[in-house]
Amino acid sequence: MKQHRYEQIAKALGERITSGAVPVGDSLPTEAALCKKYRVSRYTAREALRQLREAGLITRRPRSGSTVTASSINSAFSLPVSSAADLFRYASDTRFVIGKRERIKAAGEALAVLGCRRGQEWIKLSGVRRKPGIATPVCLISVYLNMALAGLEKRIPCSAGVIYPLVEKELGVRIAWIDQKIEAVPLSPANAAALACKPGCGLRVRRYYYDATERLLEVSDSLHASGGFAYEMRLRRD
Amino acid sequence: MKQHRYEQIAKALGERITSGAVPVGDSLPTEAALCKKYRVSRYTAREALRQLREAGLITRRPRSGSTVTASSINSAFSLPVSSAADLFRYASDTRFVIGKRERIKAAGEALAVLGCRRGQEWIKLSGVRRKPGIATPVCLISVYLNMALAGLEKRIPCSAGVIYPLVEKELGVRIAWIDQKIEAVPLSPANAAALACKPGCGLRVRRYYYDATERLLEVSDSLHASGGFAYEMRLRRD
DNA sequence: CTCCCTTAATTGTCCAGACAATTGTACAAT
DNA sequence: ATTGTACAATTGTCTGGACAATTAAGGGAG
Repeated sequence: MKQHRYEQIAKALGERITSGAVPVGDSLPTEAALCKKYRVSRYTAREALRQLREAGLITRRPRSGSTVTASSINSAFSLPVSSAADLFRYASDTRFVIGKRERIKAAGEALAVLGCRRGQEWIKLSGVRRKPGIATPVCLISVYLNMALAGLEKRIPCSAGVIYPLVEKELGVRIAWIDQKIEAVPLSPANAAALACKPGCGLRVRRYYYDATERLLEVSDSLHASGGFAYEMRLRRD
Repeated sequence: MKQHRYEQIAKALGERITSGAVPVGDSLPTEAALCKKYRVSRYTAREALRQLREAGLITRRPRSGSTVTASSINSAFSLPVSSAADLFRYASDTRFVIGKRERIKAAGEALAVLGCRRGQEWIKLSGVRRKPGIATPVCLISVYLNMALAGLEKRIPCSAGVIYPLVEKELGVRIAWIDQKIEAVPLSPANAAALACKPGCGLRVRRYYYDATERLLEVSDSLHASGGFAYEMRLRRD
């Protein structure tokens, strides 16, 4: 069985990662360096790196090169999320009631959420999530959309369900993964008032939606009152 | 915001599939035909088709071309957790320093955590998780063990890593799934002092370990200071 | 009819090169 | 110390071409 050139290279690099020779956080050689080392064209080197990226071992960014992000590709437990309703369990029967639609330049709070370069333009939708028929909102929520989605923000109804399928449809791309970050934060009196609860603790859930090319397309930032809300999941062994 | 040529083509083809214009089982134009139709090089056409394949809409085979296999993109995500180190990412290099080992009868706080019958007997280990060389603890933690594990509690070293593999080994069973519950809670002054942080918010993570017969074998209840700690995960699409 | 073989259509792999887009870095300006 | 700017390194997109590998389809032999 002949192995293709790019597979050989991917295998060699992959082994250096899984063996720990190149630890998480370190960089692989640049495309140009790989071309030279293995005497191949850039196409072949890129194909090898693409395999590693699809395996989740590295991320790639212009000027930064290929950075190792994981040292293994096996999985013993998994959280199967079969539908939008599962992923956003609480959101499955709630509506995003949009209060404000604007274009912003990343700064201050938004900059902290997005983690992008200062001044980069984004679309921001903010409002609350509500359960139909219930007065107190489920959470405060801001959704940031990449400017590649310019125009979409006007076509989202003022009471929407889950947003990311709209993003996929708009660009004809596929969300390849979601990074999720959950944190406890103090509730400001203003936020507490908006959530109709006492000031104190809140649970902040931020989700980052990426396509296969590692492009960040959407970020959601939601704030729940503590007490009424817990984030639950079930991890199954494969 | 400019959309790339191959994205435009992928979107156009994708819409013909999702709209039903090209039903499942039918074929898309060949690469050569796409090159001609859209006036692009083969690289660009192939890149578009690659996107569709990665989205699971088509399969490709030499001589057969691109065959439509699904009319909508599947929306399943999963959280791959490759090891205890990944599941307890923060715990990967921390040690559970046990301060107290006792047998309890479910009541009060423990009853609320365990959700079992009042008075049921459990083993309770409590202490803190520490990063070696760092003074402030990572979290306060209590671990509850089912009485089926009686005796194990004395053999756990006073500074341990992850507990559930010990449980599996002791009983010769396999943890089949883990329920996880994350909540924001107020920090009592005592807890804040133990965590060496200001009173305010904390993040509580409770994990319930079940075997295949739905027997609850272990429960862990940990409390993190807000600020330094966020619970992060990456959900991948299958 | 069935099986094997040839043929050719189609995708897969690979090359060499070009320019665009992104962004880390260093340095200047405030 | 922060912000802006210019530069250059690196990946991203795209072209045009070549040959290899795979395989659907058709034709011939048994």
